Amino acid sequence: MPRVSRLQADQHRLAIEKASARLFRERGLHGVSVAELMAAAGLTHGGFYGHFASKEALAAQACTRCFQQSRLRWRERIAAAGSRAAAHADIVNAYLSPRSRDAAGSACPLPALAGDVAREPAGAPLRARFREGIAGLLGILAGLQPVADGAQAHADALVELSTLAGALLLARATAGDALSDQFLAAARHALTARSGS
Amino acid sequence: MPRVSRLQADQHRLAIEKASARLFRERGLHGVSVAELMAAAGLTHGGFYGHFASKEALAAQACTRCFQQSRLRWRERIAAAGSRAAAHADIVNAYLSPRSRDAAGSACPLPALAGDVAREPAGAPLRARFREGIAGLLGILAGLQPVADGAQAHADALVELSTLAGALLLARATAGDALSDQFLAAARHALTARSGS
DNA sequence: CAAAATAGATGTCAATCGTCATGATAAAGG
DNA sequence: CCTTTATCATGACGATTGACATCTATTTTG
Repeated sequence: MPRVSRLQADQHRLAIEKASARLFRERGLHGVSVAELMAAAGLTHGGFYGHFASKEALAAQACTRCFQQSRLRWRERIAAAGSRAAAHADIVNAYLSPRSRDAAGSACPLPALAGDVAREPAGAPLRARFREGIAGLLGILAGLQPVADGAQAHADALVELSTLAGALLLARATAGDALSDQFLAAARHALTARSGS
Repeated sequence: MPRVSRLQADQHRLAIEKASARLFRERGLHGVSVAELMAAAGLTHGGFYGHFASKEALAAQACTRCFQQSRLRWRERIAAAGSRAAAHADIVNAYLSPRSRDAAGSACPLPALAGDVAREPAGAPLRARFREGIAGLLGILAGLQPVADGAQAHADALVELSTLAGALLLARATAGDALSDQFLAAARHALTARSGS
């Protein structure tokens, strides 16, 4: 039956990207097959290579998509908040919420994919996309720091992002145990206390 | 040639555990096959199931082994250091060193395996082993905190471990870029500054 | 209306985990 | 000391699943 209209094909491509952005975060880059990806988009696995050059190319695309989504959400929270401190607290509390822990498929790609990205070979396009995504989040975080010194704000943002991603990652690894909520609460408290003062 | 001595069989089992502890951390739980594991131990893949019930069972065993190794190294540093503050700084600096980043196979299992563990199903034995390992490291870290309050020390340890694991993970994901060293340096500075005061 | 372009179904080859019969030899027993 | 037995590693095997290639049919486009 194939050969759908131009518009429909574009919708299909978008559906593949959205499905992969979710499934890659939920199950890891190697935890989901092309066939499953296509099935999640309502298609069969044959047409995949008409849309993307390879599974890795799709991963890179999905990665930028995830980071765009994260940046957008952070900016929305900043726009909605009254002050810099309030925006910062809002972002931290949302990032380290049980909801965020339990919905890996729609949360930050950092804790979900950093492990897989770290194992990618040096020149992989996915690594570059991931680096750009990190840099974007770092920029926003640095702007939320109370200090005036730009270099210090950048350093603080590096530490904060490490704590955010690390706490969420460990909370997921210990999900189902009391430790999980403790990781979230302790990191939330530490990060908001520092910013609030 | 088969049928080796009892002692030699035990040495084989140990070799499999050691090889897997390294390879799992380097390539992830699903990034290495049973055949590769056995080849790294100098054996063929057929005999694997005489030593372990499954690949997952070996993963759990290797996991506890990695954490034991980490605890041992931390305790050695504590014993060698003159003060609690010096021991703390020593551990942090070693954990967040470029050497630690580049040698995932012999470093802390947290940044290397947490992502894979987080995706394991709820009842998996690997999750329990991982949780126990985290609890062990948390106990040591809590003992290194300058505060007297036990509950506060525990909370501080939770945050510190999150920052340690997160920074090392992000440093690995951005390895080859300037950001990587920045993650290590910023986290090192932040954690040692807080303890030094 | 003809021809080119392409989306999707089907096929293929490699790699994976786990099983098994086999062979060889260390350990146990007479 | 010699026989018997139990056990450990081997390598081939099967079933499953993976990424990716080929083929076909339909929709464009000139």
